[in-house]
Amino acid sequence: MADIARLAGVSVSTVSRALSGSPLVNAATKQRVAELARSLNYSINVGAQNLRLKQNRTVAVIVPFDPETRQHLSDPFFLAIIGSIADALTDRGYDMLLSRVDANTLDQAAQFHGTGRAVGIILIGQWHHHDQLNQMALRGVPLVVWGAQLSGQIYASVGSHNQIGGEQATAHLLAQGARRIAFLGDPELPEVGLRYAGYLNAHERAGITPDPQLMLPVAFVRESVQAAVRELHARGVPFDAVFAGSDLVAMTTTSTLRSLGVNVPEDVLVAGYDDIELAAHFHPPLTTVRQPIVEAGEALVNCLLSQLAGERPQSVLLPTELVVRESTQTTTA
Amino acid sequence: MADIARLAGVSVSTVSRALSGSPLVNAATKQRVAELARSLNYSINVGAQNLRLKQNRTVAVIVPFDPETRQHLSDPFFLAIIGSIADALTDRGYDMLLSRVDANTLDQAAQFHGTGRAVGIILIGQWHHHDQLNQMALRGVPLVVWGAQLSGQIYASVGSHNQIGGEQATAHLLAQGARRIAFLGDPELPEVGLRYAGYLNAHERAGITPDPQLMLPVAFVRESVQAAVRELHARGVPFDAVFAGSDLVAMTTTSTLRSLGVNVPEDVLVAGYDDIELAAHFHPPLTTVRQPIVEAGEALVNCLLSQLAGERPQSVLLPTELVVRESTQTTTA
DNA sequence: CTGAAAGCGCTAACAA
DNA sequence: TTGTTAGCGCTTTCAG
Repeated sequence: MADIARLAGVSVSTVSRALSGSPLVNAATKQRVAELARSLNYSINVGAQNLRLKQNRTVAVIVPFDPETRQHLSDPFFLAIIGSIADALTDRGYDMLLSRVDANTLDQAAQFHGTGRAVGIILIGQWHHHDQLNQMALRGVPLVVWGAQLSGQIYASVGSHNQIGGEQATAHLLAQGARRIAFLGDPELPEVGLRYAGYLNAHERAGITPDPQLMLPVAFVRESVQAAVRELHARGVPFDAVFAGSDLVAMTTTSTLRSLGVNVPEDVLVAGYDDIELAAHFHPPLTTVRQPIVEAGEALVNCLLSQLAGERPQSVLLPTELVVRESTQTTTA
Repeated sequence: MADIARLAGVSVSTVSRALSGSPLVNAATKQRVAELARSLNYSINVGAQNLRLKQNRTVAVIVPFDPETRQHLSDPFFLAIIGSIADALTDRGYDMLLSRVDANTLDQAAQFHGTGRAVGIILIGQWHHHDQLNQMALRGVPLVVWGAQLSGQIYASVGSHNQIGGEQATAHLLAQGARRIAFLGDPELPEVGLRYAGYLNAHERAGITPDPQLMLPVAFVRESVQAAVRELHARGVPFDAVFAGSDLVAMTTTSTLRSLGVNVPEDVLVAGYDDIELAAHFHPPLTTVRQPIVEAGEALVNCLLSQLAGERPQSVLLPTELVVRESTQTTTA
C-alpha cells in the first residue's frame, strides 16, 4: 500500500480511501490508484484490515472426532452438510474455516472465537457433549450446533424433527405390514434417541409393543452394523423390517443381509434416515426420511448470523419428509 | 494482553514472552501470567500475531463451481477428498479455509494468497482451467491441484495414475469376456481423458478396435448419465460392459439400466472409478479403480508445504488399484 | 479533497 | 530477568 502511495504520489490514507471506494476522494486519483493496484497485482491485507476494523467475516465449522478411533470424516451426510454450509456461507460473503477437534476437548473449538479467527462457530454433531456446548454458549461464544433440540439447552441447534421422522418411517413400515421392526442406532446420541422415541410412538399408536431384542444399539460404523445384523440373524430372532439410524447404516444392513441370504425387500423391509444422494440409486432404492440438506446449511448460517446481529439464539427444527422407494415395497404391491 | 500485564504488574512484553514460553522469563511470573490468562479466559489474537510475525498457518482449499448450474458440492469422492485434506492439515497443525469460487474467474483463488489469508492454495479439480492455473503458478502463488498431470504444466498436481487406472479397468472387462465396452465420461476433462486413453490402450493391446459409438461424453451429473444410457439403449447399439468415469456415474448407470430391464452383471458388466465408500455396499458391489483417498490428502498437503519450504513444485502420481467386485463377475464364474 | 498521526494487538531488538 | 520502543499493514479522526 505504501508502494502504491509513492507511485501515485499521494499518501497512504488516500490510497486506503480510494481502494475502499470512499466518495471523499477525487475520481481521477481513485482511477489512478485502482490501476496501479491492479498492475502491481496488489490486494489489501485482510489480516491487518481485520485487526484495525476489529471485524471478521470468517466462520469456523467444526467436526468433532473421537480420538480413539481417530475416525476419518466420511459419512456422506455430514460431508454433504459441510458442502451446503460452504455454499450458504459463500452466498453471504463469509469464509469458512473447517476444522476437526478432539471430541473430548471440545472447548478447543471456542478458541477459534477467542483468538479472533472466526466470528462464530458451527458445530457438526452434538454427540454426547451437551454440557460442554452449554458451557460454551454460557461463555458467550456465538454457536450453532447441528443436532437435536434438548431440554435445558442454552446453545442454538438446527436439526430435522427427528422424532417425527422416526414416526414417519416406522408408521410406514407398520403400514406395509411389518410387525417386528429392528431399530439400528445408538440411542445415546440425542438425534438417534429421538428417532427411537418416534419408533416407539408409532408402535404405541398402532397398539403394538416392540420386542426389546429388536433394539440394536450400534455405532455408525460399518463393522458395528455388520456384527449386529449377523448376530441378530444368528440368534434366530425373527424380524420383518429394519429402521436404520442413517442411510449408511441402512445400506450396510442391506448388503449384510444379502450376504446372509436375506433379501430386501422380499424378506425384510429396510428404511433409512437422511436421504443422501445415493439412496435413490441404491438397489433396491432406499426408502428413507429426508433431511433437507440445502436448507440445513442455510438455517445453520442464518441462525449464527442472526446471533451475531444481536438476536437471541433461536433453534430451528427442519421438516422431514418420508421418501418411499422400493426397499419397503412388499412384493405383492 | 494489556489487562493481564496490568493485573500481573508486569509489562506486555513480559506477558507476551511468558505466553510464548520464552526461557527468558522468571518461572514465577510465567506461572502467574498463565493463571491470569486462564482465569480471564484469554487467548492470543492470532490475527495480530500473524500480522506482526508475517506468518500464517492456514491453507485455502478451493472447489471451483460452474456458475451456470451453480451446482452444489455433492460428489462423494470430492467430499471425501476434502475430508482427507482436513485430516492431513489438522495433523500438520494447519487450518483449512474452504471456499468455492466461480470456475470462470479462478484467479479469485489467488486472492486468498494475495491478501495474506492463506499461505497456499489447494485446488480440487483442474477442469478446463489448465492455462489459468499455469498463470497463477507463474505469479508465484503456492499451489497444488488435484487432477491430471499435463504436459507444459508449471503448477504442481496430485492425482492418481488415471491412464493406468483406465487400462486396469478396461483390461479387466476384456478379460471377463466383454467385447463392446461403453465409456461414460467427458474426455475433455484431463483426468477423464487419460482414463479414456487407458481404455483405448487396453483395447489396442487386446487387438480390438472399440466402436466409436460406445464413447458417451457425459457430464458427471445424474441427468446427463441417465439420458446417455437411455439413448444408447434406445438406439439399439449393443454393448456388454460399461466403464464409467466415476463411481457415481457407474451407480447411476446401473440403476438406469435396471430400470430399462437390463441387469448388472448378468446382461452388462459395469466398472467405475474412485472406490468411494459406498461402492462396496452397492448392489451389485461395484468393481472399481481405487484412488487412495487418505494418501491423496496427505500428498496434496505435503506437496504444498514442501513448496512453502522452498522446494520446487513436485507433482505426484498416486498408484491405482483395481478392486474387483460382483458388478463385473460373469454369472458363470 | 488530501495528509499527518494515532492506534488495532502483538513481538523483538535493544537497553537496563 | 524485565521494560521501552518501534513497527507489522491498515483505517480513521482531525486538521488543513
